[in-house]
Amino acid sequence: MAIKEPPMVRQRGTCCALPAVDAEWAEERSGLLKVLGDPTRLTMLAALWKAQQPICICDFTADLELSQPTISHHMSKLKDADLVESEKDGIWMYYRLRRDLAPATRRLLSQLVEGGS
Amino acid sequence: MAIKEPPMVRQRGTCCALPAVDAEWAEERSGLLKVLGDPTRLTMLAALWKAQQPICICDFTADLELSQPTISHHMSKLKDADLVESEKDGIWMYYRLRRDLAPATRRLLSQLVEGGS
DNA sequence: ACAAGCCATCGACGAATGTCTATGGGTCGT
DNA sequence: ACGACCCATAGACATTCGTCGATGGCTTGT
Repeated sequence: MAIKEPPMVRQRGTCCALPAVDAEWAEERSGLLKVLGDPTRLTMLAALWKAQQPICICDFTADLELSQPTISHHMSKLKDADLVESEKDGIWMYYRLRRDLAPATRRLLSQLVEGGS
Repeated sequence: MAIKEPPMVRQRGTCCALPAVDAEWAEERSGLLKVLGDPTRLTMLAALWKAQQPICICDFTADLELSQPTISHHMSKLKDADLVESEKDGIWMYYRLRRDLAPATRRLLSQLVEGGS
């Protein structure tokens, strides 16, 4: 190991090696976090997590104080991020957490929703 | 429990109750996720997590392909989010993960950085 | 057949974001 | 004392984002 030691005889104009962070990992995970980095979307996702069953778009529209297109737009982002799946039932659209979430993502959401602040 | 059942005799124009999601929790957590929802900042935070010791701004500037003010700007956001603390040593500024992170936040970062994708 | 309800898409608009260059203040070797 | 290095801030700019109203396509009860 021994990557670097701050109280070293550091020379000016030089730099030290950083712990390696995979660029693709960062790109992929930051994309997920970005999607969840909005109060409305996080609230919707937490509701879906807690419900453990499909929820209708109209219920979100009724509950959150936003227009229906805005709700629909946010849900699209959750879907684009492969977090939720949808199913149509008559005139209603039901969304639920994807059942095939990657284990790491599922654990992250679990810690996020159930872990408090 | 029994919050709602999708295959129910749902009436038009009505809505069902959603699982309660605390608004303050959503606001606070989404703020954290938003800060981490950028590849550069997530990379910096992961490096700090793995290093377990202070890292100089100049090393980030050398490693990531961005201008020094941009690196500094991102680090400010991590600091504003109470994720990192700084310490000056001569002409160098060292940043490290805050040692007094909330347990829930620490677990979230652990799962994020060490949990893969 | 018609009207009503639900929903996704479109276009618009102000706000926020990420990036850069320029600048100035600190802190050292020489 | 001077120059080199490190860093934060300010200003500018293009892009993205969150939100809305308007619209049109489905589906269903009457």
